Amino acid sequence: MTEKQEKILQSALQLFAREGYHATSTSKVAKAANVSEGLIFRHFKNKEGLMHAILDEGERRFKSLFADIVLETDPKEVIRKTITITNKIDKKEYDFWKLQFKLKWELEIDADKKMEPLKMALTNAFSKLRYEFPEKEAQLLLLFIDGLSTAVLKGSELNDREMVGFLLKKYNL
Amino acid sequence: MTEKQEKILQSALQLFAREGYHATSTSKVAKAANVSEGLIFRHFKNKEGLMHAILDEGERRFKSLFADIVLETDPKEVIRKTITITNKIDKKEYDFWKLQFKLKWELEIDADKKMEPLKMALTNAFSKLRYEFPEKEAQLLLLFIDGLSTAVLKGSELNDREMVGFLLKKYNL
DNA sequence: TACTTTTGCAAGTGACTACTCACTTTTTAT
DNA sequence: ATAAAAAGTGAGTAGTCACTTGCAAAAGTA
Repeated sequence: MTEKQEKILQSALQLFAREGYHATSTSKVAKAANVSEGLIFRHFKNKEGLMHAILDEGERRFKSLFADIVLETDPKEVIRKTITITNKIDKKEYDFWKLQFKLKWELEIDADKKMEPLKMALTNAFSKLRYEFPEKEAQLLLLFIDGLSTAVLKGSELNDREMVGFLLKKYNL
Repeated sequence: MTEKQEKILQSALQLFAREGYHATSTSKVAKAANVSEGLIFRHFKNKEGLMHAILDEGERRFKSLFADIVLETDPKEVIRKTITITNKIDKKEYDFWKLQFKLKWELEIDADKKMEPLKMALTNAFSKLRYEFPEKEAQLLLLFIDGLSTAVLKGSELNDREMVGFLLKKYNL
């Protein structure tokens, strides 16, 4: 991975996240990255390829974000870590996570699949804690996380830390 | 509102919802509506004006969807109607609602404001029912609704009716 | 050293973009 | 019936789109 290659990736990420995939032209990306437009196509074949390179990196980050939760054995900790997952998102990485959410609408990308391991871990945790409907509990919590993440990344005024604390209390954690 | 004007609006709605705003060209809309491209600009000034016409209609539909809840006096009914709000969305209107959600990402439109009256009604309801933190309860429920709507409109496999039923039980309704 | 591969650039390409304009047809009002 | 206004058309416009090509510089390899 050359220096310019990384610069393209970084510029594309920022522009795709802030303006959207279709609203960002390859020439804009080239200018922002300070490279010739042709270089984008040399390295990534086409615009879609550029996007996929970013998406693949996303896959990796999703997994590493979940890894800590999935490997946890204490069910209460699984739930606690899931609820507090938004706290782990660094402000410097907002563009990155925003893009993940944006893309699932703009390019109709299936986000459910990425959440599957987390859902399994949660179902298991609720099961261990003798909840009556563990799968539904897991689904419900995931829905909340999705809603909360959406709100945070959209720059909503809601106080996410407070909401996280509130939810922790609801689950007696 | 002439016949062709409505046809333009309808075609634009469908295309914007399915492909996205930026991915839909005015010529595509014209072809789908079976009118000359120039007519779009005669009636709606520009592409943005066309989008705004659709958005204004959205505003109205949002309000009428909430009206029933906001006017409700029984607090339990307020909560019940809020939870079951996704059931009120007709499959024939999916494109319309999908667009509302899509646009809040693609054009960074503030959706919180539209939800404000519903949030107030919910806060009031939880307050009457002597919940300790009525505002947070309202916010939490709205996050669920947002997450659930998102899942349904994205065509997720999750059984929304089951989730709604599950939630109703959680709130003893 | 000499050769090959990779990296990079500038100047293109045709197709498509939002939008305009001159014009005709239809509707409305008197 | 007639004039004015509104609705509708289709062929333009300049600019931008994703992408290609030919060639030079740099880096790797023997």
